[in-house]
Amino acid sequence: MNKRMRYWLMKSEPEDFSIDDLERVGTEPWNGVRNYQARNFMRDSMQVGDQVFFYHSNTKVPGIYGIAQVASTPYPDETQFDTRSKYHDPKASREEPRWFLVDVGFVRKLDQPIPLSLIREHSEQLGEDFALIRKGARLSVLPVTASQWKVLLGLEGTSSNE
DNA sequence: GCCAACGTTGGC
DNA sequence: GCCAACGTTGGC
Repeated sequence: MNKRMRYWLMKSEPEDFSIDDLERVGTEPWNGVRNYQARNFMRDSMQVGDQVFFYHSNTKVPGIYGIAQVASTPYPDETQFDTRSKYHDPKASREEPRWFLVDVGFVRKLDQPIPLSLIREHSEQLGEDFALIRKGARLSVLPVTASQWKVLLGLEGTSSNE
């Protein structure tokens, strides 16, 4: 029953929650995702142990800053029920939750972050349809193929340009 | 079911 | 801070 390992990329604004925060807490529920496609990946496709690129968005140097892993099976996002949360969803109920998440566990920080600019330079190897670099793509949780994972990991420590 | 208006994401 | 691209909402 050993299912093939899957790979993902998950974005977070470091002001909000960074790889350093994840290192500190160890494991964190990936709450606040309010996009159906992203939710579906977590709810329907993620398996405990899947490897995750931890991506910092909306920051000076956007890019991959660390590795995490899926640390739980999917379950409802508590913040959707919390009227005081900015993630509260009035249309969600405990009987019929709308938003699901997984716990994400810290694996390691990268020695050198892999900036988006460097990732773009390798778009040919990664494929034009890679959701991270596809034009206008804003998905915050997206699948990474095994070969893309390898290419991206290979960029660790590569210096973009001096 | 169309689509304009609005809100959000996220790079720059 | 700007704004392009996209998703969602709601009137009709």
